[in-house]
Amino acid sequence: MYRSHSCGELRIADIKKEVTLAGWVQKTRDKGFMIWVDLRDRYGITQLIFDEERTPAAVVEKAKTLGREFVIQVKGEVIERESKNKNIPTGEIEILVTELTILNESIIPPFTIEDETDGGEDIRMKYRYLDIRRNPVKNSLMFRHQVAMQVRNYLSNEGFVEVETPYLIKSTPEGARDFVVPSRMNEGQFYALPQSPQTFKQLLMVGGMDKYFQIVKCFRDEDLRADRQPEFTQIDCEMAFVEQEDILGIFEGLTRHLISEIKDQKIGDFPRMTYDEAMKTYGNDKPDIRFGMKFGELNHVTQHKDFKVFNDAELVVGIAIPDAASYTRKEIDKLIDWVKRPQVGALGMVYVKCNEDGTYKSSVDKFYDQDDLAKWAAETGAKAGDLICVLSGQTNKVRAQLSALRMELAERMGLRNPEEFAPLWVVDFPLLEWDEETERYHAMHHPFTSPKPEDIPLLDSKPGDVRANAYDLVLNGNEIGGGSIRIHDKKTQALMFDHLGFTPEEAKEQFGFLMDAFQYGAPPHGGIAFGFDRLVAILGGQETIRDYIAFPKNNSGRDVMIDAPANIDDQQLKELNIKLDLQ
RNA sequence: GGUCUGGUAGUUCAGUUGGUUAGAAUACCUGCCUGUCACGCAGGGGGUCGCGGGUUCGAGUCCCGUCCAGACCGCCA
Repeated sequence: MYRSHSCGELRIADIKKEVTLAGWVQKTRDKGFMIWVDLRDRYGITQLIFDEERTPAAVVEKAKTLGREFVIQVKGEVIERESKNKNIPTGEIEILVTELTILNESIIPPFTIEDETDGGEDIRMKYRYLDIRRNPVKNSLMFRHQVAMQVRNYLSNEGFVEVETPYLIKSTPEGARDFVVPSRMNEGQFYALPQSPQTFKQLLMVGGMDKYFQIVKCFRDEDLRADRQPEFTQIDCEMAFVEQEDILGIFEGLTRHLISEIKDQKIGDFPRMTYDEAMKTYGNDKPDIRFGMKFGELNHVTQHKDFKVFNDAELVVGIAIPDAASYTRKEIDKLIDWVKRPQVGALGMVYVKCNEDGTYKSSVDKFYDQDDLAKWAAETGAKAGDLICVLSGQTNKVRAQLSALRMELAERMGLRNPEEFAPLWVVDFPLLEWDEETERYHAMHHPFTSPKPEDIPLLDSKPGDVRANAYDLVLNGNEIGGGSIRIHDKKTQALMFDHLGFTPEEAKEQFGFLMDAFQYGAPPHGGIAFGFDRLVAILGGQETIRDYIAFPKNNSGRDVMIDAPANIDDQQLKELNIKLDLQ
């Protein structure tokens, strides 16, 4: 037996017990006459004491050799401390050690294993196994486990069955880049890792599995972000014999369950907003509704004067920043510089100070009088003391720019409280999206999403106006889930592929298995997938998902600990019939 | 593919208009210390200033290139 207790459990009631503990040396404090050692494991820290009067001399000598992160086992008696530490649960007791075994030594760790470590991101990732010994990372992983357990409890209680789907599947051109895996037994051919189990879960519906879910890894070979990894985890779900309302109901319930169980907060019915409304009022399909600053469109109150910039613009739109009229010229200039950064890309910004006395002072007083500016204030909901920021230009771009400004200002003003949860359903997404690069429409969600029946006639005339039975769950400005009611008949699916520019042959080659399945009594079905890493991070109050992943990749998609990806040897390449052609 | 920020001791960072022997904190080592718990005190070791080139009497500092890291844009059905 390596240990009788963990390092987190002994209390004053355990005094006089003979115990065996094992763990890592967090720190030693050698006072000469006495040595204290903080012994750490997953459960906490217990103080050991080696005393020249009460501990055998040989044991004291051995204790003097202990270094940080040595793994040791000790036997001893639980005694009451003479001076107690109220900061830790075990702070009233300590172990008077009689036997000490060094189970393994440690070289000096490259950073301190403490909550406030001295190590930077880079070095912590390289020695992630040491990082995981630290409370913040350890707690994040345990938090993730809790969320996963609650997801499984809830869905299992609702009658969902977790079914595993394959990781070695077929590459398809739609969507993200695939990670591919060469097949040794099938010369020159490749598997692809799934971007999501989409087609398999639909086939499970054809298979009668009714309510399916899976907490599953997905893979996308695209550039990374703080909240994006090349391999990530989804809560993937699908249901048969359901309408959109059924799915929203179940997964609103799941989200409410998680916020209630994990964060102990009760949330009422989730508000809903159409995609069009979200774009119009927040410039974004994943609005953060924890705060206001809604968009006010100003075309009709700006385009009657000689201000050419606004008159030429497709959209003129503004937001009112609360209590910002007092910004100095310098502060406003910095704001203008911010929106002109290449990442945001605005050409300029017009502002209006709404003075406390009811007058207005704008950067375009030359063109607009007080009555004009009063109308702008009305449209943006600006009150005395607010600052109105106005951008103009091509609709999509301006919305994105003003949305970026809105989020940035909210961040600066501390309006994005991580302990406040504001979920929102965004519904009625467009079915298709025009792609400038390939000059064709592609599916906004995916090609299996069903169009709203009443919009099907528009497929030929105005494809961009066709709405889909598609919905996203947004939490605090993050898309945490997205789904749709699927197409379940071969004819509609063929029509969809046709509009996406697939020839019937291409459709058959890539998705023939699905179209075939639809001929054998496919039930109406739909589903949703939640980004699990992101959901956990948001519930945990963090922006970055990396601390909730045990072994994450860095910005360039590398695992710096194992140093992957890496070259493979010539023999492996030969077996796979692969010749490299590097520059 | 692009924009921005950074790279100096094991680690986190400072380093002024280019100018003496590149500093601090922490970690590490040695000694001391009769209740420590961010222990304290005294002393000590530790540097390819990411890499390559250039300007200069002289470069951590300026210029060019390059690599690495991070954030963002594009991308992510």
